[in-house]
Amino acid sequence: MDRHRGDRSSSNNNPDSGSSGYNGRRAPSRFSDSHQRSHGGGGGGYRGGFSGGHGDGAHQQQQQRYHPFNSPPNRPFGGGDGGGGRGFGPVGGGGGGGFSSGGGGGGGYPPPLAGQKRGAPFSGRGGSSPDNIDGGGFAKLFVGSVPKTTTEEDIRPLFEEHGNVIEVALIKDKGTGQPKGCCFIKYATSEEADGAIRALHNQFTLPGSAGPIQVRYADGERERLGAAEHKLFVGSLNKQATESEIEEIFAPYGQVEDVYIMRDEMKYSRGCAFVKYSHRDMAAAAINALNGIYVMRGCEQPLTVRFADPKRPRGAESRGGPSFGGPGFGPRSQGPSGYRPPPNLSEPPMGGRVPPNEWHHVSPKNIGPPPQIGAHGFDGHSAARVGAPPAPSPMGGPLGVLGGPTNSSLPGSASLPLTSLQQNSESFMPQGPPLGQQISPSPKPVQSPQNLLPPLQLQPQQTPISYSQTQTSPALMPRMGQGATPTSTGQPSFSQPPPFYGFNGQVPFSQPQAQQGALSSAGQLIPPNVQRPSSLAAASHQHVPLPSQQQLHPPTQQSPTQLALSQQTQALQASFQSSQQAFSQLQQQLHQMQQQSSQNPSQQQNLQATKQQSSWNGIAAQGVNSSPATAPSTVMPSTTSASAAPVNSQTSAPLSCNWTEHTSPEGFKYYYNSVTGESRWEKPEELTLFEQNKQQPPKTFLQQVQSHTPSHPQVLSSQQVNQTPHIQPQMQIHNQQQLQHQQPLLSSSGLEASQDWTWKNKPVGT
DNA sequence: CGACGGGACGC
DNA sequence: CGACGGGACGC
Repeated sequence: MDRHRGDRSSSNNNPDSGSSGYNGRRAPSRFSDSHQRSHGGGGGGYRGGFSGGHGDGAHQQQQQRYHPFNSPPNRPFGGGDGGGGRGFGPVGGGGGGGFSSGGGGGGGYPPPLAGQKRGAPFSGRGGSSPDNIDGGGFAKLFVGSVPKTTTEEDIRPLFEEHGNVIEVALIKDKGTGQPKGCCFIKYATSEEADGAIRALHNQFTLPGSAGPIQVRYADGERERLGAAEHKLFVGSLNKQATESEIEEIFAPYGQVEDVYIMRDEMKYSRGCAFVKYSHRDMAAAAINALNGIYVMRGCEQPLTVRFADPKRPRGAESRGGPSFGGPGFGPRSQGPSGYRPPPNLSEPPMGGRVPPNEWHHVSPKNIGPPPQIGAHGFDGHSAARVGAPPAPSPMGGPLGVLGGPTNSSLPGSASLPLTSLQQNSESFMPQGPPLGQQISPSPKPVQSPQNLLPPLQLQPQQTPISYSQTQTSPALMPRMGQGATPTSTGQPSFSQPPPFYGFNGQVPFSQPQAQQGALSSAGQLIPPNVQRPSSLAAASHQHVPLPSQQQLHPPTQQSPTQLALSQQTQALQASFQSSQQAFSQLQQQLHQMQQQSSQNPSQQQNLQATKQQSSWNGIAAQGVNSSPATAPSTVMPSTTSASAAPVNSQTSAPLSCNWTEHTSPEGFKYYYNSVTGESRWEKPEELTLFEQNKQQPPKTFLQQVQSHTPSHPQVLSSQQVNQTPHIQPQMQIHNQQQLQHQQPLLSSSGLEASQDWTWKNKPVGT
């Protein structure tokens, strides 16, 4: 697991890590502002800052910055530069800020209150806050090296250039009333704060100061924001569950950055945990898909999944919003109907306080009307996303995908290959329960110690929702998950394994293709950082969630351009995720098949490894270096030998390649290595070879899968790029449908296999 | 029905 | 190199 890597890992300048992340980050060349700071700030600073403006023309940016100073304090922050300079280019330079909001926001936010100096706690900010809102609803920066003579009017304009400043607090000694030489600046979003840090830290010297201002998050702010942002509270966990197991459950919805199980003094699990994702959308998708639905093995209740309360509820933020205290929390039940748009959301612009609330609203399980998309521009997004997706039953059908994706996620997942299983099982074998039981117990325990935890699974009932109607069959997943002790929950329905699986190697092409299509497209578009292979790949097993609508249509608000970009990006991400999920399903199938063919445990593991790789690779495009943790070679007994070989060896023609081609928002192609995280503008040889290789006719299922992905990337990518987000969903749908229809097969025997699979999975990835 | 760790922003 | 003010939700 890669816990901790996310944000923090990103280095210094990028506070933004999580969110804006990708732009700047992996880009090969990111501009460095080193030169700017080079001058050694010292005295008088060249910046001369605002005072004289003499600065050197060389530093354009700087000049802009100090403009404000020159001008009277109030000068509405002009926006000046903002936009231009920093484009959101993925790469480039400015990248830094990320287009997500902040910077870009530049243009975006209305400078409503420019003149207003204090007072308004919330200035307008309207549009600027896309989804940030992080945690407390604002992001507080500490600013040091502020001369005692500095006034708010002096400092506010500087920060307003990077976002709406909600508040400027010059700190004075309580006793003496003397300025302490520092202040706090609040922005509504972490993106704005990130941009300000990047642009101002060590970059300006206020008049009368000996050195440049120091701009960083206030103590505890990072943690606070981080927590709020993408963190979920998960209750009703099996107390035996490990972090890995929990991660697997959540991985299908996005990159899981951290899993923290709450333990008592004795280190025993308290049955609840915190799961952090790299992006909020992922968290929202997980809520929709799992809350109240997914039942871990050995548990009687479904998981409770909701956005975590901010760690430090008190303090400032609590009041701002309904925060948790409100309605939402009721533990379980939640209003089903719940979805109501939070008050705040409704009013985009200023809303009452910050929109921090997103989470609360969220809680309700699947409720939510399908928000259609972007419609909500502003804050709505948050609410919309979360709540919206699910509408399960009603949605059914194709819509389900879009509208009710969430559901789909659960059962919906079935749409993929799994579906077929279900169908089989249902139609053919009504026996449900028995099998389930059988399955789990026998094989697995043996296999790995890991087993301590049973695989989690969905229970059918729980998911009453609906997935059923749509094509997807609910049962599938559960079955798989079920491993041992199926009975308890007892849903007979799916428990049974499909009578026959038949897969012997042949898999309909269609599936692979379809999926791949999705994958490939996704892969390209998706931003590099979106995910890491490891966790995701590993995770997919149990239920494969489809991407939720939410993801598809993120409502983030920003300047038009940004908006478009962001939407695309999100859409892409979503598609990517979905594709991954789909992929995982395929893998599962494969797995089953393989197992059937050979019921060798050892092989299975290999298989898993293979799968994971493949899946991951698939996304990326088959990785060369794939490091098959486990030996891939043996893989696929029945399937075809062929596949196996390729997987491992990449000697001449790599079957897999970790490099994938992507298109930056600007339209430039770049290459990203999913394994190493490396990105480059030039096309890596491995990829070239890989592509050549793929040209070959597909022999086995695996091969097909693998091959496809890479094969038509360009086409897809271009389409996606051009197309609007909306389109994407459709595409996905089609794919899914195809899959479902076409795939009748699958192996029934697979049940066992699947279980094994479940058990085993985790470790491999690692 | 359970609510917050470890490591951690830079010079 | 400085670290939290002022004013303030809405049941």
